[in-house]
Amino acid sequence: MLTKSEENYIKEIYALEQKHKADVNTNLLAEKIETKASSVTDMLKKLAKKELLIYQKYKGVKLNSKGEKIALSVIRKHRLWETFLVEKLDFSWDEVHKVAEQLEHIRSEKLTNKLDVYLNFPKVDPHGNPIPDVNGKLIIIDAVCLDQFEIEEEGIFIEVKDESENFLKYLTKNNIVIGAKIKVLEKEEFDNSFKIEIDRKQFNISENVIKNLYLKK
Amino acid sequence: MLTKSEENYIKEIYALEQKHKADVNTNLLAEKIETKASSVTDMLKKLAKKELLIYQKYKGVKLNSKGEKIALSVIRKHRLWETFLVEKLDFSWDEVHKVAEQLEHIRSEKLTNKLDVYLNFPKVDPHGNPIPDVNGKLIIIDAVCLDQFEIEEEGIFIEVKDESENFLKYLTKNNIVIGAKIKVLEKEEFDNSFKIEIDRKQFNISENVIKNLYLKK
DNA sequence: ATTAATTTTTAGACACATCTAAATTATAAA
DNA sequence: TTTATAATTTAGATGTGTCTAAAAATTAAT
Ligand SMILES: [Mn+2]
Ligand SMILES: [Mn+2]
Ligand SMILES: [Mn+2]
Ligand SMILES: [Mn+2]
Repeated sequence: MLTKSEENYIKEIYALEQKHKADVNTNLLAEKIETKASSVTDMLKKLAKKELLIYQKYKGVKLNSKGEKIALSVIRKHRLWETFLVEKLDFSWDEVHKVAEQLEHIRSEKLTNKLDVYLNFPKVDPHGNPIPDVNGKLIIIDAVCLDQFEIEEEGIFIEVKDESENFLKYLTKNNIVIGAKIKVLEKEEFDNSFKIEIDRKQFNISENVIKNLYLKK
Repeated sequence: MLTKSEENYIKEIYALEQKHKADVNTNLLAEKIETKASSVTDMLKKLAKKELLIYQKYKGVKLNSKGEKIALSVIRKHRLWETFLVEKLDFSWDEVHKVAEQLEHIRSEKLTNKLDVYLNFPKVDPHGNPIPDVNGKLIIIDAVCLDQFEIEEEGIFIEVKDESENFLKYLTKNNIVIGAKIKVLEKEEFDNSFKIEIDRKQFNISENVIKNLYLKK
């Protein structure tokens, strides 16, 4: 039986492993969890003792299959709840993440699976992130980061990585919503910003925005 | 910002006040919370310091209006979630209480109120207990405990107090479900058991069962 | 290959919620 | 009204998760 804190560490380690395709280091994890490096070290020792990850002093950390399974279970709950909030309770996509951070720790397999049925086995959440199924399997999203696009190339926006409220509100304001067709018009070398077109409107977006948008070519 | 533990104490104190119509004493509270009396004392001091209740050494405890408001908010969430689980996710009435004990601590007024809307402002939960509205107001259930019934008297079962899984399964097995018409046939003086009739079937129920059933005359 | 800078870990402390055992107060019995 | 019993509180300890400050290991720079 894991605590909420332990689940959050496991979930964050999983996310960082996916993002960096490498072992996770202490400082980065501390930043993400919003805690101090010393606290991270303590927790890693505990989780290593529980055999949920491989931890070697000064060498970073990596989930084992038991840890990965837990990560996927928490992510499954998080994304199912986000989907529920948007689809059934009429939340907007920028309001759901914080609430889901709480709901993801509710312990009831029956609840999770009944929610899945009720939502008709959704494959992705409101941010386009894949939802692990009851066995922890998730579909591969065939999406490419916008920073990989050439000038004049276009695609459909299907997944966003940053789920912070401010960022999602900014996207909404600029019609950058899931399903929108985005065309790259210009690239600025000096700051890596793009000029893009959506719905015949043209405007500039910064590198920070670009890196969080994933499109289907 | 209250902890889960603090919320549970507040909720339990409220329930005991309602049941006994008197100040709540330490040992009873300890039993209900499933902890030790010394832990209860510690917590009461803390909650008194936060000005959620009136506590005097050796004299018992009583919520003030701030504490009552919190109790009602937790109860509101608990009962809305139970209703959701039964109405939308197809849980049975004996499966929901434990899950609701977790869900009642989710912090989001928006979620609670949207859930209320989604369920169409239910007045009672699956056990017939009234659900406080957004202002903490709850309807008065016009129900009388079965132990107050005379021989040959009958009524409609509308509220159950004990929500333990085993008890509710026992009731279901014997067709004692919300809405059932129950008639008292005989009373046994020596053990306070009743012989009752439901759906033309007759059987005996113990005092323990009787005390938890509330009917509309 | 040393030295300097950065990262990570250890040591020691604290708040929270819990416990056991002992002391205190209230209540019931003689 | 004294004594015994029961209820309640206090004292001191533990486990969890966090922190700051200091020590140790790793990595980068000279
Ligand atoms: Mn999210
Ligand atoms: Mn999401
Ligand atoms: Mn309940
Ligand atoms: Mn209920």
